[in-house]
Amino acid sequence: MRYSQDHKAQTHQRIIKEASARFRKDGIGATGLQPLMKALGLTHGGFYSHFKSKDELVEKALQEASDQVDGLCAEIFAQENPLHAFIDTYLSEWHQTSPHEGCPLPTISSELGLRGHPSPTSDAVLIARLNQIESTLKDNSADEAIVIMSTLVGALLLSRSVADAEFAQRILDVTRDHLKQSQD
Amino acid sequence: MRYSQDHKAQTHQRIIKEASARFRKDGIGATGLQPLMKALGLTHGGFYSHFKSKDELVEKALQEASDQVDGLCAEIFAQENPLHAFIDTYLSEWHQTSPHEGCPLPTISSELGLRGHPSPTSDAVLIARLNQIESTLKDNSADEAIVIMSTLVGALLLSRSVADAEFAQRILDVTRDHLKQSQD
DNA sequence: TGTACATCAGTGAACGCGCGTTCACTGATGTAC
DNA sequence: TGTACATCAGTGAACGCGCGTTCACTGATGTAC
Repeated sequence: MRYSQDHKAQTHQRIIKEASARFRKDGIGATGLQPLMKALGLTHGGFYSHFKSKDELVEKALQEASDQVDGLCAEIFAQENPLHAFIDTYLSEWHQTSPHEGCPLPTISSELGLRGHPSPTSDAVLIARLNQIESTLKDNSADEAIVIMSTLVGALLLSRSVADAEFAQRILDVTRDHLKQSQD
Repeated sequence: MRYSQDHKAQTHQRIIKEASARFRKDGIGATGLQPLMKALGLTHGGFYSHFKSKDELVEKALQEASDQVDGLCAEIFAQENPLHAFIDTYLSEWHQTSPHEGCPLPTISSELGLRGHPSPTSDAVLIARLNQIESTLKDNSADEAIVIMSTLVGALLLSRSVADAEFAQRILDVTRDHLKQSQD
């Protein structure tokens, strides 16, 4: 059945948004197209009138995640102490328990690169974040931005992977304190 | 056919070793038991006379990876400047391109915890490394060990995920320099 | 020591399942007359 | 304005494939006599 004017564009966007969340929560490989479409009240066959393959969706969903994070970061970096605000949010309980709406780097980095979906889009996500961090540093140190981002990504990844909840919290707390006080 | 004395124990160990390498290289979910057994010159049916499920193998393979890394670290931490040696090795070109024989944390952390295989074994891997780092620090700071480990894991993960090889190398170099000079 | 038997690591076909993808079809809408 | 037709987003069955797992079987070895 044919749908009204912009119905297709809306559905297209709904698929990308849902995929973007699921890829971040469960990983790309573990996310099936069938369950994804079903969750949107659609049948899986229709997928291919929107995308030519799962890989194309991965690319679009990665871009969507990047845009979402850009939106969140716009607010965060507008605050009084942008770097502290970013660190606090990145290592917050919200981010720890909400991979589906947070930074894609700790969740899907391991599926990118050599391991599967090499794409300049994923590099762009990282670079965007690095540039934002760099702009808050006194000496505009690109190197320091890389270290800060590595630490944030590592701490969140480890925190999410650990079975002991108290230990998980400690990783976040300790790293947050360190990063904030290592600023001169 | 029945095999000589310790044949089973040998095969058992071969399966664990191969799995340990493949889980680290490709991830747990992306590693099939059929290809794994075939690579060892065995048929997949025989798998279940060694393990009761893939999950059991995951646990054993994680332990094996942990033991392997313990062995490597024993040598590294015996060097003159143990922490510098550890940082150098962790962020080396060898480790970047050899996930299958390196630290399991950057490669399979994202499949542990909430996302699939919660297990105290994985916590143990992290804790072992933290204790070793802590023992090299002047004030035996457990907190600082957590930050260092987070930074190492994050940098290696990002370095491996990035499409641009020069950028990948830069992440390693910059992080290595920072960690080594941040020691007082 | 030589023979008969029990063991059980490994074989290979088969199970149901979910995956990504294809495809003939449907039917409400937009368009043309 | 009213009717006939073309469009095409979405349907749902089917494709081949690899997954984890099961199972009846094999046959060289270790054991018992």
